[in-house]
Amino acid sequence: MIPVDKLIHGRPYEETNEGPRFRPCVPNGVLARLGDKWTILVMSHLAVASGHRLRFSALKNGIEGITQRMLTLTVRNLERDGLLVRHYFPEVPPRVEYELTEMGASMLPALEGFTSWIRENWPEIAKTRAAYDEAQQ
Amino acid sequence: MIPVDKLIHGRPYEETNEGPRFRPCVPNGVLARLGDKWTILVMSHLAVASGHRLRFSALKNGIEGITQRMLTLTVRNLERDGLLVRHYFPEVPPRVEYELTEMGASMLPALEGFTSWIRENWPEIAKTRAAYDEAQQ
DNA sequence: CAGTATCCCCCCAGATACTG
DNA sequence: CAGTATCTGGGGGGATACTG
Repeated sequence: MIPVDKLIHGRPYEETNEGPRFRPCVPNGVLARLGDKWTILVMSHLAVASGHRLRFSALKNGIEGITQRMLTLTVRNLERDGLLVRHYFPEVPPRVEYELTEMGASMLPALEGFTSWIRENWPEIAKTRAAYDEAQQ
Repeated sequence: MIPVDKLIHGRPYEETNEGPRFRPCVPNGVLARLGDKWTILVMSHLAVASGHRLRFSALKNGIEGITQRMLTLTVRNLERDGLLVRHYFPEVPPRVEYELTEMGASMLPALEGFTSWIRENWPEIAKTRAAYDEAQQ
């Protein structure tokens, strides 16, 4: 009998006297990665590129303000997670292309669902923020 | 004639000689907030609470490892964005309850869509990471 | 062209102490 | 009980210079 975590909305938790206690778990880490400064922009670019594929310079030129260093780190992390693959062509000068994997592409609908909620609700969020900040000072 | 941003997947961009250039925009900021260390855990707790409503101590006791300071900051930010409301009862000792707003509750399906994708794909992500790290050293 | 390699700064989160 | 106030360390991210 293998012990199985109890789940609420798919999230593991333990029972306590004062109710369920969630344990920090996977979704946070992945969401935090995707929510970082550049990852969504890289994914968006690849999402609309033909063949879900772009070279390094195209990403760099296409994303306003990103530095070479941060783009490198961002695509490395995405590659590490298996969301994209790196194609290296040993020419001179070298050429590198990044392409969404099947898993990377499978993430797009969920991402789109989330971002569309944000876009729909952004006006109200902005309004609420303004009112909140107004009330503070 | 009001100029309207061109959009790809709802995201504003500008045309350049080398293709579309996305501008950093709203979804990143909101996604970054939601993806931070504690926000999803707070939202999850309220999501399953009766009346989508819990008091400060219940959240604190229910979320393993969160400090008083970080819980305060997290609920403040959520309140500022209009995703929850703070109910203050001037008793002694004081009592404070946090409740999801209609907008806050409306976010749950999108969030669930995303986290379920993560849970489904987590095994492969973990496997890919392990293989990647293996290949590095 | 597509990266490393450094340096550095700022800010976030944790720890701790105090309060209405 | 539900917060603030303050200090501190570590890490993320920018700037810059160098390289196969």
